Amino acid sequence: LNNEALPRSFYRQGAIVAARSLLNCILLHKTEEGLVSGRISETEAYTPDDPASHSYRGKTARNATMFGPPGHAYVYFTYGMYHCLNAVTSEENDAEAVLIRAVDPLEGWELMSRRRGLPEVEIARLLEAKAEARTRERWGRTLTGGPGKLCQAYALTLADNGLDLTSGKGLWIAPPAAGSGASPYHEICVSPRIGIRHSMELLQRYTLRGDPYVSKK
DNA sequence: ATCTCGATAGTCT
DNA sequence: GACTATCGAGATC
Repeated sequence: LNNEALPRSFYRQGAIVAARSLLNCILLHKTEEGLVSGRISETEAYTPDDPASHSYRGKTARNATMFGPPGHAYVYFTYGMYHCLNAVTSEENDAEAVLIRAVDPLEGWELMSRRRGLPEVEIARLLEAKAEARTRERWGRTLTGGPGKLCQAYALTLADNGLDLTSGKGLWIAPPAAGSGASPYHEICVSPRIGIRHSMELLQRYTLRGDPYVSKK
């Protein structure tokens, strides 16, 4: 498994291209608690000419990271309770970003379950039944099947806003796994983004055909 | 499976 | 004062 961070050049592609390229890449976060990782399964693209983008109305304290250099994490707080993780995917001041909406959990199931607040007895039961594909898929969606859930499972907060994703330590994104661990999903599906107004106007949500690790059908 | 609704607080008008 | 790049519970089919 090549867990080296994607280079800065990857993040210069713009949100539309990068959102597609990020599918099947591996999101990793290492803390004192341990390592968690997952295969990116759902993304959305946001560009400054789009009224739904935080960067549409110009730079503010909240969205400043989006206006910064490529390859950094833009983390924001929303609905009074949740955080969302984006990757900045444009040159300084261009303010394009990709929202990471879901991953397929790879490493750190127990840690993610604990951070998500699952009861210990439930965690023990799930670890027992992990061999069953059905259980694993459902549990996976519970852990990281949505942008808010994913940040909770990864323990990402505003403290992580602005982190450099190309350092290969702490928080980073690696290329898709190759060989036996490679993803079986390849065909990219396009759909309306979630939770925004006029969602039908721009189809900039990206998933992989057949991939069960998504936030919504 | 699909829906409606409440929680909760930062941001912007 | 309104809105929000969300989630889970509870109701209903």
